[in-house]
Amino acid sequence: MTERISEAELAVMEVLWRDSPLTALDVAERIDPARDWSDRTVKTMLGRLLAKGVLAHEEDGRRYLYRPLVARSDYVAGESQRLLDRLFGGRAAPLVAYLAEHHDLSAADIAELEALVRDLKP
Amino acid sequence: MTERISEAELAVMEVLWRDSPLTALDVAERIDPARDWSDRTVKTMLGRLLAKGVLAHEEDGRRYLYRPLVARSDYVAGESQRLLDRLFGGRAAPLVAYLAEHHDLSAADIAELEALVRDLKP
DNA sequence: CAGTACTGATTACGCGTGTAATCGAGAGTG
DNA sequence: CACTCTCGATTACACGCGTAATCAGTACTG
Repeated sequence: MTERISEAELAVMEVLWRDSPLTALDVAERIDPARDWSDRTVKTMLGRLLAKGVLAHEEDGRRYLYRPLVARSDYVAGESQRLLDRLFGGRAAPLVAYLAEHHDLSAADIAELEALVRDLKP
Repeated sequence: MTERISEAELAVMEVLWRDSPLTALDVAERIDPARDWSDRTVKTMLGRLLAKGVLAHEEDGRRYLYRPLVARSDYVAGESQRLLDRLFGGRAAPLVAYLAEHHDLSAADIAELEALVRDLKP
């Protein structure tokens, strides 16, 4: 049901996942400055996200306060699953193997993985 | 340098990664039937992939044979990295943790992970 | 009350994508 | 040689996205 969130829209969602509800201008102020967006652009994004049903807005005087309707974890789950399906036959283990091979994992990363695996084992 | 490969274009690349070089029609025949594409559509994809520099074609009489210029593993690496950057702060370990949490890994998966971790440890 | 300043809503516009159809040139057929 | 068949190349077209600008309504200011 929920439509896909585009790359640019994600920047807006990240702000609201971090802190909400916010007004349009508050969101605009917190957008990653590297994007160098006009307020207008942020408003467009908010409008589209509303249309997609992933944000809600409640009136606050003559402005709106926006809040996410989907949890970040749900979004992350969906996107991760898409990657798995597209590239790894839907299975997580090959992705992990791949990451292990291609990402120089730090000692801390490896320790974390080790703990994970230990917990996974019955 | 190499431009992004779109979702639909990926279907064509998958065919050529599996077996190449192939003619346009051979590719069309092997495209996932679920897509239900016309030959024309496949030709369009081949043209765009050529333009993007991810395919090469060599003449074979009056038709072309197409072959990939980028390895599947390179593509997988790029896409995986994109996901990591967008959603996991660029670090692999949190993604693995996430996968471990949300994907019921089979006993075989876990054994594989265990072996992986064992190899990772110095 | 007339003008100005904000705010959300509507519209714009070029580019990539998905999905083809059409055009043009060469190969084969009668 | 005239016609047809087959390829690749070119063109089409609607929709989503990135990036705004403009419009319209309400609140404040003098």
